Amino acid sequence: MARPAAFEREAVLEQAMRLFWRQGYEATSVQELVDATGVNRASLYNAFGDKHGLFLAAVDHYQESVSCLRLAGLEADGPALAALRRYLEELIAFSVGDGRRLGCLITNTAIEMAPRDPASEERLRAGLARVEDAFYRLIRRGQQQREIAAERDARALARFLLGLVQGLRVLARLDPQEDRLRDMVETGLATLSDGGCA
Amino acid sequence: MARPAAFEREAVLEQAMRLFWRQGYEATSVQELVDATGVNRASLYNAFGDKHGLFLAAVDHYQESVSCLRLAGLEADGPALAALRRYLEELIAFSVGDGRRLGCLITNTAIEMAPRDPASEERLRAGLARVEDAFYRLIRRGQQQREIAAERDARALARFLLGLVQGLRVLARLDPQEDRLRDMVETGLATLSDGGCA
DNA sequence: ACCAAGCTTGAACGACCGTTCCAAAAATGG
DNA sequence: CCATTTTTGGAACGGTCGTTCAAGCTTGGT
Repeated sequence: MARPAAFEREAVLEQAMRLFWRQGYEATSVQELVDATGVNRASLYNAFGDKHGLFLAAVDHYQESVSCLRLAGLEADGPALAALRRYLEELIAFSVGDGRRLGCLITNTAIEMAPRDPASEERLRAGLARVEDAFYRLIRRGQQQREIAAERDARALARFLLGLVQGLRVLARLDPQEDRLRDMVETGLATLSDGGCA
Repeated sequence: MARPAAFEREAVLEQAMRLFWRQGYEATSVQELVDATGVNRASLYNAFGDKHGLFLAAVDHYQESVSCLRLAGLEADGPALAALRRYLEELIAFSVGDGRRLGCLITNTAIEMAPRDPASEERLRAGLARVEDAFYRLIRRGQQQREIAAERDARALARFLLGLVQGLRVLARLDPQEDRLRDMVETGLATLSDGGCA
């Protein structure tokens, strides 16, 4: 009965996500969003309410696409530790390659927005909980497969991995040097395979 | 020969630092800095050039006071691992207490500013290098004291600790729960004392 | 006491911020 | 092919941003 929108929501969110990812929320102006998406101001406001609404939608888009996609690799068949290593190697490759100096949108938003924006805070909490749970399931799998000592606290290990990955993201945004990131990851992996034997 | 300034540089930097620490660079307006420091606009511009100059000075102030103060504890006599544990426990206590949701100004700035501000980037690189080096010296000490296996790569362990602390800071800014942070720290400490024996 | 130097004050600047509004264009359902 | 509904383009809004300017005030040196 009426004219359909000339843009695709997904494509707009993809562009907005890239911009917020690279520059953060405050440093990204609506004008830049208009230019990057190619969508008119009024249309953006029509579809997302305001800048903050667009930002939240972009964060959701990130979690649904980028973040979940990465985590899906952890569920793959085969040895748990190998899956974890693949996951971390991918993170390093991304950090020094295509995603150079991007870090993680969740991490970046946790730092910039969470303490003063309840809406962001809630989403990020949920998002990081998903990551932690994915690690938790992986570790339990590793314990069943006898790769990881059964007496170790799987929840604690999952939180440890979550923290390590967040740290990796910070350093990758400041100064993405492959050898440094690899030192971190290798030490962390060693913790899982032979820690707790003393 | 001229009228002396009515404010003390250190006190101004302390207030500015607190503000930037809590809110970040972009979200902090010059007006807020004027109100918080009690110093007039023009005087601030006179002393620090512009907002960015004041920010850099505040970051320096942070590194000289807060950051270095914490690191000094690592140099204390006694077992290296105990010193490290004290350091991490202090971090946790701060994260859930006085410094609730503050995180670390270096971490926060690495995320918000580093990719688009070379001046910040350089300072942070130097600052984190100092932290890494402090960890490195500590680990070497631990190896000499036979607390840490001598064959382990001290540099890699230092980088691992640096990353873990950065991750701790991120999670502490989003959702400072003592048990989660402790899980991270304890797992990390276990890595040092008994890792690498497999 | 007087002068010169430099801090303080408060108002004012232009620019850009996020947001809104309105008229014109377009595409569907009847 | 018209009527209706929504998008679209672009101008314009008030507000706040970071910054600057000109004018007084306070000091130390002579």
